Amino acid sequence: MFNILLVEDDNNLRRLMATVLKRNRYNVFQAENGNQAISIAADNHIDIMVCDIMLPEVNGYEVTEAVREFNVNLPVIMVTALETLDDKRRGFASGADDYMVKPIDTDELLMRIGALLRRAKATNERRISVGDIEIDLDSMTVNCNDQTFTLPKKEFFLLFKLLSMPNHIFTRSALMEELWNPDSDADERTIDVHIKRLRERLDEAGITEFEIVTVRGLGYKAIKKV
Amino acid sequence: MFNILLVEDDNNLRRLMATVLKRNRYNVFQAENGNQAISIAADNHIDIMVCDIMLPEVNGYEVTEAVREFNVNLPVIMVTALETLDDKRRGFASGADDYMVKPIDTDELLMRIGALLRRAKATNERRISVGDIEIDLDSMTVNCNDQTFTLPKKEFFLLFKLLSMPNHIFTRSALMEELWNPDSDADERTIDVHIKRLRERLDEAGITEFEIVTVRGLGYKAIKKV
DNA sequence: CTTTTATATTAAGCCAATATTAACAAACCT
DNA sequence: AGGTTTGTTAATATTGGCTTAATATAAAAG
Repeated sequence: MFNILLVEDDNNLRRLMATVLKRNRYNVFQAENGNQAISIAADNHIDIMVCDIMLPEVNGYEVTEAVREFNVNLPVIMVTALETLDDKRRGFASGADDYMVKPIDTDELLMRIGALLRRAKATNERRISVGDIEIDLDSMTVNCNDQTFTLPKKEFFLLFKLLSMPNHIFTRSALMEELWNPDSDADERTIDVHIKRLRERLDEAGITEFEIVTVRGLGYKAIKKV
Repeated sequence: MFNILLVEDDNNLRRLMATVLKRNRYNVFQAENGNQAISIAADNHIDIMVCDIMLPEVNGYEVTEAVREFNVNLPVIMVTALETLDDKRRGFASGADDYMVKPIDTDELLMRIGALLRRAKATNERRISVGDIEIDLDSMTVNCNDQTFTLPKKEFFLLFKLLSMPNHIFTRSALMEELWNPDSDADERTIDVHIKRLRERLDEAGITEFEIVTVRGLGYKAIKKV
């Protein structure tokens, strides 16, 4: 059960969103102004915040900053009216993870919340298990039954990333951005070689619980086997 | 797949934007001056234009006006280094839907494009479902019950396009314009072959929720079954 | 019923993306 | 230093998708 903090001064809209979220098994806290939001966030564990920018007194940016004081990585979705597009830059600057434009489409809201929660969960994970196999970030090892073996850094992180979101397609440039030094200008083909070696090792180790699949024209993904 | 026309004479900036957009699965046309932009817009279906104001020869306002000649409702985002009110007013007066000031933040660009596309009802759909079947643009997969399979790019986008407007007849040239590279001079008959293979695959997968129907003399359409 | 035109089908070639291999450089050990 | 492992690049091989062209079939026109 995830806790969502809804900050919105328009009562009708807030109630509508709350209803939809509750119906989808989320636990909803409602605040109609910034101060309320901050005190709720201080007293409760919040998993995600959906926050209007235009609020009386304390505005959305300030709420976000305040709430981040005691919950550094809290995923935040900013909500704004289309006319105030300029606001959005500030929204991102103050640490929003996503934004939505009014009028709010509730299906879209659900999707984005789902996506952020998944992402938050995936990036916090320090250990992934697939079947009998465990991939542990801290020790950089792959444990399979009673065997345990290590991988070279690049190969390990590549594997870890791919498995952090099974079935999700990672483009080469996305992998490059996330796993390589930002000022590295390594060729994207180097990924192919790492993938090849990774596959070889997984093969040698007799790991069949998952597989790294090429998606031609896009990149790679990890899929779990049956 | 949406077509974006980028008009920007600063090569570095334009390439940067193009890269970001492509990474987000947009189809990008690049023009480094107004005349180029106008001729591209004349020959291709464009969903949204991002246009610098300060261009050599033909400026951004004039480009916008010219392009509107044959694409009345084309959403346009104006880009400028100047932040004077006058420019803004002129930009909006000449039909810009949105406005951005350099330096460009790419996240913001993506955000604004998303917002405009949504508003333009070009529906930023990234997933279509028909009955139990889901067609997911991000993973380029067709998910049917518990099976999931991928299609080659062309076939996938063809299917996605057709299903984005069921019952709507797409001519070959319309499909060509929207799904093929602008400077591709592939024969229109190649579509027939892709359709044939697509039908084959749908058949193999046992998908009966919809069907691709030939409209003689015109093109193809997708229809949902009962 | 024949001719014309449009689409379906099939096979084959081409080309771009990826896989593979080898070579080399850099880091990391003893 | 000498040797080993890891990271990267470059060259080559292979795969698979895209396209074309040839032929077959079907629908419309005469």
